[in-house]
Amino acid sequence: MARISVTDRRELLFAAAVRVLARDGLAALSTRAIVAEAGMSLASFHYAYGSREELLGDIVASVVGGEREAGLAGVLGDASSPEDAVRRALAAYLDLVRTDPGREQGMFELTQHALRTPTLARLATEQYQRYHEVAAELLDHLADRFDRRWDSPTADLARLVISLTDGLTLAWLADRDDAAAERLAALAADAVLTHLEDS
Amino acid sequence: MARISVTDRRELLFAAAVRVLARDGLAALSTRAIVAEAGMSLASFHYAYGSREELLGDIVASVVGGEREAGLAGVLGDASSPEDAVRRALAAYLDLVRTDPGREQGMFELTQHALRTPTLARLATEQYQRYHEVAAELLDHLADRFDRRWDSPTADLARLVISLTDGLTLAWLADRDDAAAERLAALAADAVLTHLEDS
DNA sequence: ACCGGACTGGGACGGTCGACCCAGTCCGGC
DNA sequence: GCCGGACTGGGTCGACCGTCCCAGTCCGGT
Repeated sequence: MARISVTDRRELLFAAAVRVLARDGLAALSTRAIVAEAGMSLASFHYAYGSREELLGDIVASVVGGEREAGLAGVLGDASSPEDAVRRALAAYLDLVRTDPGREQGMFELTQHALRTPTLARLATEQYQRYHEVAAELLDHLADRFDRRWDSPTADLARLVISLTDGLTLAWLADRDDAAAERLAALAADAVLTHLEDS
Repeated sequence: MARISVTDRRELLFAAAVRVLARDGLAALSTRAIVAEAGMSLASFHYAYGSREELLGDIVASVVGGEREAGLAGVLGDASSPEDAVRRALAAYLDLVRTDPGREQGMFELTQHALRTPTLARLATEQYQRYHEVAAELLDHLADRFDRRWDSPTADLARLVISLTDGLTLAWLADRDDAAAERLAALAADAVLTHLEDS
C-alpha cells in the first residue's frame, strides 16, 4: 500500500484526470476512470477531493492560472518582425493542437460543461478573460518591442485573436484538414496584422 | 391515449430533444428527459427511434440538411453593398446567438460529442463541410451580385468566416459581453472585407 | 362485426454513476 | 514502544441511465 499525502494525491488525480479527459472525453471522465488511470482505489478520490466537480473546477482553474501559454512565449523570442511573430505564433498554436488534439477538444468540452454548471460558470468566464488578457499582453509586447502600434485597442484585437484560434481549432478538429488549417492560419495572421501600423 | 404515427412521433421527439438540448445541455439530454418534454411514455421513444444515438445523429444531420442558415439569406437581400452585406450578416448571426444562446451552445456540445463517437464522427465532419459550403456560396453570391471579386479562394475565406463566427460565439457564451461581441463582429467583417477587390 | 397489425403505457433489467461508510493499516511524535 | 491521527481499500447505497418486454388498446380494412 502506497501512502501518499493528500497534496500529492490531488496532483496525481489531477494529472490522471487531464489524461483521461484528453484521451476519452468529458463524458468518460468518471471518478472511477480517474482513479483507474491514477492506479488508486475509488475511496482515495473522495479522500483527496470533496467531489468530482471540485476536480473539474481545478482543471479549469489551471488554465486560468496560466500553465498553458508557456510555450508561446519562446516562439516570440527569436522573431525578426511583428509580422513574423504573429505568423509564427499562430503556426505554433496550430502545431500544438495537431500534436495533442484530445487535449484541446477536452478543454472545449470542459468549458461548455462549466458554462452549464452554476458552480463552475464563473470559472469558465475567468478562463476566457485570461485568454483575452494573455493575447492582449502579447500584442502589446509585440508593438512595444518593434516600436509599432495597433490601430485598435489591443483588448479588441485580442478578442479577435482568440476567436480565430478557437475557430481554427474547431474546424481542424472537425475535418482534420491540415492544408486548409495552415491556409486559415495564414489568413488569420493577415487579419490581425492589418491593424498594425508604423509608429 | 393519443395515437400518433411513427413518422409524426419522430418529429415530435426530435423537436422535444432540440428544446431540451438548448435548455439543459447535452448531459441532460436523456431519453427520459426527451419523452417528458414531448409528453410521451418512455416506451414510445424506442418505438420511434432505435436508439438515443440515432436521434442525436438526426439532430446533427438536420444541420447538414441546411435548416439553419435559412435566416441569413433574407438579410442579404436588401444590402446596398457587399461591405454592408457582410457586416449585416455577422450582426444578424450575433443576434441569433444572443436570442437563443442555449441552441448554439447545444450545437457545440453535440458536435464535440459526435467527434468522440465513432458512429457520429462522420456526421460532424459533414456538418463543418456544410458550414464551409454555405459560407463559400454566400461569398461567391456577394461578389457576383455586386460585380466584385475576392483575392483568395472563397473556400479559404469561407473557413475564415466560420472560424470567426465560431470564435465569436464561444467568446460571447463565456462572458456575455455584448459590446465586446459587437466590436468583434465589426473587426471580423473587416477581416473578411480586406480580401474584397474591385473587379 | 371482427381481426390483425399498429400503437400504447407501465414496469423491469442490468449497468454505471457520485458519494460514502468503516474496519483496518501504517507512521511520526512522544 | 506505543498511540493517535493520517491514510487505505473494499463494499455499499440510492439515483439515473439506455434498452427492452409485454399485456393491453385502438383502428382500418375486409
